[in-house]
Order: sequence, then C-alpha cells, then structure tokens
Amino acid sequence: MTFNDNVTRIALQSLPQPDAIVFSASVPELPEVETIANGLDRRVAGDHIDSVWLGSKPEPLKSPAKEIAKTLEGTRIEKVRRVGKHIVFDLASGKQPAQWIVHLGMSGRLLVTEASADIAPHTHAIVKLSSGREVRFVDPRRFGRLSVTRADKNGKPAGFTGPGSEPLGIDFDLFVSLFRKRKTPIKAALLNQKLLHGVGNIYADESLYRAGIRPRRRAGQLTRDELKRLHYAVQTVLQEAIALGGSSVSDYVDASGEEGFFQLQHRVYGRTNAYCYVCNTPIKRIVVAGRGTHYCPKCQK
DNA sequence: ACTATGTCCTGCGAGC
DNA sequence: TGCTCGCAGGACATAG
Repeated sequence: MTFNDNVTRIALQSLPQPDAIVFSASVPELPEVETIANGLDRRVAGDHIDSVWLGSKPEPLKSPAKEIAKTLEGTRIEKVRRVGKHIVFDLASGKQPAQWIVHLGMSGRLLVTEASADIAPHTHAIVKLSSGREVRFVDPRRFGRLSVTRADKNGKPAGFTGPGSEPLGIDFDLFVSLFRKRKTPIKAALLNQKLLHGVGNIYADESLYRAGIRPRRRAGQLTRDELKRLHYAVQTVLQEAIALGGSSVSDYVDASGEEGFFQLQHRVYGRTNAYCYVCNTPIKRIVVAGRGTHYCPKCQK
C-alpha cells in the first residue's frame, strides 16, 4: 500500500476532545474548505475578537504579525466563508471593515476550543473570543498562511476575491477562455489557482477522469466538446464532494463532528494499479507538474 | 507572457 | 525492533 492509497480508507480515530472542535482536512481543496468555513461560521459568527497571540515561526504569516493582531483585535466576526481554497473571516468594527484570510496549506487546522484546552504542538496563532473560547491555527508543516486585508488608501474596503475564477458557477464561455492557447498540460492548468481557484490535485484527477481527458493533453488543444465535458465534470465533482462533506484522510471533522466521506467516491486518485470501475483497466500513476497524477489509460483519451 | 522546475516542511511508511 | 530515507502536497520564486 502506497502513501496515496490511504485516502481510499476511512481512518478510524478518536473524536475530538469535548472542549475542542477541529476543522481540518489533509490536502484541503474547495469542498473541504467550503465545509470547514461553513462549520466555523456556525460556531463563531457573531463572536468578538478580544486579542490575538501569534507564534514566533514567521512562515505562516503573510502579513506582518503586528498588522494581523491590530486588524483582528476589537472586531466582530460577521461571517466565515470560502473563497477559492481560502477561509475568509469578514470582520466589522467601528472603523473600516476588514478580513482575516486563512489558507490551510497541506496540514493546517483551525480549532475552536475552550481557553483551558491544552495547546497542541505547532500552534501558530490563538485568537481569543469574547465568549471565552479561542480559535487556534495549528500547522505542523507550515505550508498554511495567515493574512489580513484592510481598507485601501482611499478608504475603499479591500475585499478578498481570490486569485482566479470560482469553479462553481463559472459560465462555459469564460471557462473556455481560461484555457485558450495554453500549451501547458490540462492537469497543470486545472491546478493553476490564477485560472480556476479551489481545484487541487485530487479533484483535478477526478474531473479529468469523468471528462474522459488525459491529464497530459495540452489545455489549448482540447475540443469544445471536451471542454464542455470538463466544465460539467469539475462542477459536479466539487458539488458532490461538498454534499458528502469533502474527502477525509485523517482527522477532518466538520461542525457537527462528522467526517467527510467523499474519499469513497474517488475513482482514480490514490487508486494506482487498482481496476477502473468502468473498463477494468489498471489505473496508471504518472507525474504531471510535479504532482502525482492518476488516470485510466483506456477511458481517458 | 507563459511555462517548467526547485524549494519549503513534517509525518508517515517502506525497507533494511 | 528500530532506524534511515524518500515521498506527499500548494504556493511561490526563479530560470528559461
């Protein structure tokens, strides 16, 4: 069993401590971040931020520590939502509206805990709430990033919109234009957050499988019919995953303490040498854009 | 302007 | 059993 095959299993592990709810996913992509953001919104929207502690490790901080603390402290959390793979906390205060932006990277977790709960290793930020609870950011691998947005010089609120287009709801003409004339493999284009944001390695592979397109095909060479299938596949695969609460590998828990079960629906990702559900051909694993890439050599052209 | 590749970082599993 | 080593990933930097 390779590392990747882990995603085909449901990991049975202990539920979170009663005084802490953990919001995390291994390799969080759009559906996982959506589920996590919704869960956070249900638990902390309306609460106020009293103070912020930031750790000494600089990597997770995209904005200066002072600016993050200053921006968050004294605000009310209006809404927690997803933009691309980012979790956005919309903040209101007497002054300008602001936002706290969290990217979970590979191993980032957000915890909502009682203040008395033990502090986990690799805790990089603690946000103290008026309710007495805390939102904690924990990230062993430190690929996650924290930043803030504030009003610009002209007083216009800086609204975080993400690096690219939202895959859910993008119309077909815009979808087509993203890939026009691109020589890069379609898999690499799907991973490029400046084009579509939110699609990562798992859902890129699953989308291409459903669309019947090989991952190394040049993006700009795809026919209109193939792009039509891909457009449909990307949206349905993401929507199905959201409906199931995302893909869980180890300790992904949503607001109600339930795990995501989309990993049971993976048809190619992590199924190297396993048989294609449609044609029984062994699933191949190659490397595209430096990422493990899984496809069916018979179903995908 | 676009594309390809290397880097970061830790935990896990394979293999000796 | 216990160790070392290689690999997994998203975003960004850098080079071509």
